[in-house]
Amino acid sequence: MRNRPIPEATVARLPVYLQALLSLAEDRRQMTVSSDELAQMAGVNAAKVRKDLSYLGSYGTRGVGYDVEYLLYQITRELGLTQDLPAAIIGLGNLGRALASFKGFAERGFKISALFDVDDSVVGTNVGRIKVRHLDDLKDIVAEEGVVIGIIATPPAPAQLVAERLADAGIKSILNFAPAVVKVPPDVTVRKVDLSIELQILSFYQQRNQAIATAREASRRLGTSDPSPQARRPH
Amino acid sequence: MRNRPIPEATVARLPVYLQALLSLAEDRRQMTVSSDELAQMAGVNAAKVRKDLSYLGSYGTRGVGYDVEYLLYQITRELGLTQDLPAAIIGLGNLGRALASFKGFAERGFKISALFDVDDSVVGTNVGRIKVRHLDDLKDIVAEEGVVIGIIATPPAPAQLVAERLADAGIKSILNFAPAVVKVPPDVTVRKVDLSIELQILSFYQQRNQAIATAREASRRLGTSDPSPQARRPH
DNA sequence: ACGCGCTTGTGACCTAAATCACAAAGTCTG
DNA sequence: CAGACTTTGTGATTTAGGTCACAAGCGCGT
Ligand SMILES: NC(=O)c1ccc[n+]([C@@H]2O[C@H](COP(=O)([O-])OP(=O)(O)OC[C@H]3O[C@@H](n4cnc5c(N)ncnc54)[C@H](O)[C@@H]3O)[C@@H](O)[C@H]2O)c1
Ligand SMILES: NC(=O)c1ccc[n+]([C@@H]2O[C@H](COP(=O)([O-])OP(=O)(O)OC[C@H]3O[C@@H](n4cnc5c(N)ncnc54)[C@H](O)[C@@H]3O)[C@@H](O)[C@H]2O)c1
Repeated sequence: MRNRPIPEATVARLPVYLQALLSLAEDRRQMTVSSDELAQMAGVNAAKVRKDLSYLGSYGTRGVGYDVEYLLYQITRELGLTQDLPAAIIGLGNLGRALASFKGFAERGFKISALFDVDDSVVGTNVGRIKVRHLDDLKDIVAEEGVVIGIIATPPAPAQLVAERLADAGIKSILNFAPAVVKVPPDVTVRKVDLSIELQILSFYQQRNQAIATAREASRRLGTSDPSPQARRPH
Repeated sequence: MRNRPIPEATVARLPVYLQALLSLAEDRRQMTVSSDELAQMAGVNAAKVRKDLSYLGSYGTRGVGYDVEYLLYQITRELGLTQDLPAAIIGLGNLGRALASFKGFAERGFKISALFDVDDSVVGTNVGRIKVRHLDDLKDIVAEEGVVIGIIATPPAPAQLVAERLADAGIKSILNFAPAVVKVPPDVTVRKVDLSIELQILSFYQQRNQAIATAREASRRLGTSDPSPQARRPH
């Protein structure tokens, strides 16, 4: 099973297990954890946990479970979080500032090492400990600080340009908060986080469930049964 | 094809098409759009666009494409965005404030109608136009304002409690920014947005690609060819 | 040493989604 | 109005992922 490529879906869940393991490691009561417990904590099912972990290797002990510390280390290593990765934020508006002053990244393997904007009233000011630099200095400072992750928090319009600058500066990993699709060279990975999209998805299920409830209510009054048999839940 | 339940994956893409269509509708040059153009803009392939749209109905014209305005309306309707949905934010720290003062929600179908916190130095203050209320008043104010979406922006520890309060107040849709898995009754939908997880996923691919590049480099120097044949790209 | 209960690791199976590929239906041109 | 050209809509096929179910492995008690 080992050395098979790790499925994308599994990669996306490893951080969730990591989080769970961290909280177990904190209160030192539990040296070991079963796939079942971990599944509970991560909100998935136990078979999935076991299969996911089996891609990393046979780190469990039958009849016992997984050693918390050891598994923690293995996942950390697999995710490449053994040392803090330097990240840069581009665009220091509402969101960029919130991200920049967020203390939680450090304990999860990241370090905000540089900030960039183009607005003269922002460039040169400090946000937290770090001075905001002009976007034109991106390439130099990325090289200087060894930045490997770029976080786009500009308005949507300049997002494409910013992504290109990042790619040009040698950055291969981009997290994009702007509601815009950005195109990058094939060796660059972009992940998009769009809060409005998340809300719109919620809206869809909200409306659908409401429609189902309404239909059921109506049919109840009419004395018929089961108005729409496709009443499945999301997720 | 109509009246088949819309696949989850399709629902997640509809907002992306919506965004693309909005930008087309703005510059009024194009009355119509082909699946190919839309695919380009949304960053997916054309067949997927057509299949996705076909779940909504046959709104296209062969040889021509889709009418921008009409499609815009149909997607808006399908997502339940015909009127602004009232949302509440719980937890007005860095992130909560950024969200509360974000102007972009209105134009995407949402309205921040209430704010909640428990910290005495925050409760009673105004953020933007809205006064921050105490979490204990949640149920009343949710009923009063007709809030249907809850946005959790508290630290992870109280997230579960907040989710329960939201569910108790009758809210069926929750967007959770806290890095914690929350359990809710089966009729409530939760979506989680975890920035650290996104960064950790990027970290994984970053490291993997780097490892591949290093291996290739090593083998190049040694004069051998193709060190690891499983050099597939993420996504 | 041995059997019992617990838990992993994984093949087999099932479901959802992505992709392919092409007939059907339209536009446009001369 | 025929024929070339576009583009949709959708069955068929492939791929990825989720779930099931159980043999194999381990610890512990006796
Ligand atoms: N604030 C939120 O809560 C929120 C919520 C959802 C989505 N977003 C998205 O996140 C992004 C940022 O939101 P915001 O509220 O912080 O916006 P904002 O307008 O407050 O800040 C944008 C910042 O980007 C800077 N900027 C503009 N062009 C730039 C460029 N070419 N290079 C570098 N910097 C540039 C501006 O000077 C400004 O400081 C937007 O795309 C927005 O749609 C924000
Ligand atoms: N700030 C960021 O950029 C960022 C990035 C990633 C993740 N997050 C996550 O988002 C959440 C919020 O982050 P933040 O930086 O705004 O934190 P913060 O500490 O600045 O703010 C948290 C707010 O929640 C309030 N609060 C605490 N307990 C509460 C309760 N029981 N009910 C209501 N309100 C309560 C606090 O009074 C405070 O105002 C955290 O879980 C954090 O991990 C934030």
